[in-house]
Amino acid sequence: MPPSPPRKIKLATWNVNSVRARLPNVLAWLKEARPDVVLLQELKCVDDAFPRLEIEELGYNLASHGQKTYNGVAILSKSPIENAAPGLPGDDGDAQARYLEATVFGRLRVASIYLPNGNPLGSEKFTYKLAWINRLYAQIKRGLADSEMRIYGGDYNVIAKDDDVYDPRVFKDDALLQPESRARFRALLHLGLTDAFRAFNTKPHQYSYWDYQAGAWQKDHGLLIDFLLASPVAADALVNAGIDKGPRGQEKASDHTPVWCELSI
DNA sequence: ATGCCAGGTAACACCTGA
Repeated sequence: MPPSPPRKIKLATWNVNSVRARLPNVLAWLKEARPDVVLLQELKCVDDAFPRLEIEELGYNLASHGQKTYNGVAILSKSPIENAAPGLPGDDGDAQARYLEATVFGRLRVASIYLPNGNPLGSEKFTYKLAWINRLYAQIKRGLADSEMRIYGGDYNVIAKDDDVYDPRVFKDDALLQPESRARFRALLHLGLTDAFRAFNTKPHQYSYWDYQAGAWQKDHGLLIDFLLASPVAADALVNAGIDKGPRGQEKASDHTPVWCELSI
C-alpha cells in the first residue's frame, strides 16, 4: 500500500484533574480547538467509568489506562488507535496508572505521561518520582532507537528552569524544582527530544499550571510543567506550538491548561 | 509554621495534588 499523503494534525496534552468532573470543559474545548489527538492525565477513574460515549460522539477514538481515585492517562484520536500499551517496563507491582502509549494516524507513536509529583522531599514519594523518571528514560531511549515519529507528552511535574515559575524561591524545597528532578528531565532531552512549545516560544514566564489557591490564576502565579517532547523525526515535522490558556479561565476549570502543537506528518 | 482550593472516597474527615 502506498504511503498516505502528508497531513497537518493538531496534538495536545492536558491534565484535566478528573475527567468526570471536567467533562463539560473537555467537551467544550474539543469542539472549539478541534485537536486531532489529545493526551489526557489525571483521569481519576477506572476505564469502565470513563465518559467515553460523550467523547466518541465528537468523533474521537479512545484508549485509556485508568485507576480508581488517582492518576489515570488516556489518548484520544480522530484516527484509529493502534497497539495501545499501558505501563512502563519495570512497573512490576506498581499499580499507579501513569503511562500509556499508542500509534495514531498510522505513523505517529504518542505517549501520555503523568509523572509523579514527588512531594514532600525526603519521603518515599520523592524516591518514587526519581525512580519513575529513570524508567521513563529507559523507555524513551528504547523508543528513539527506531527513528519513528514520536511525541512524549504530559504532565512532567518538573520546573525545568527558573524562568518557568513565577518565583523559584517559593519552590526551593519542592520536589518539582530539585536539582535531581531537573537533571533527570534534562537527561530526557539529551536523548534527543525537542520541547515543542519552546521550539516556537522563547518568552520566559509562560505557564501551563496555576494553583487553585491564593488567587494564583488571577496573579499569573503559574508553572510550566506540561510538555510535548518530540523525537527528531517528529521535531522535523513540527509547524507550530502554543499554550491555550482559555480553559484555565473557565468555570470549574482544571488547574492545568492544554499545551498543543501542530505537525505535518 | 500553616492553610489557602479542588476532587474523590467514604462518611460528614482525610488523602492527594504542585
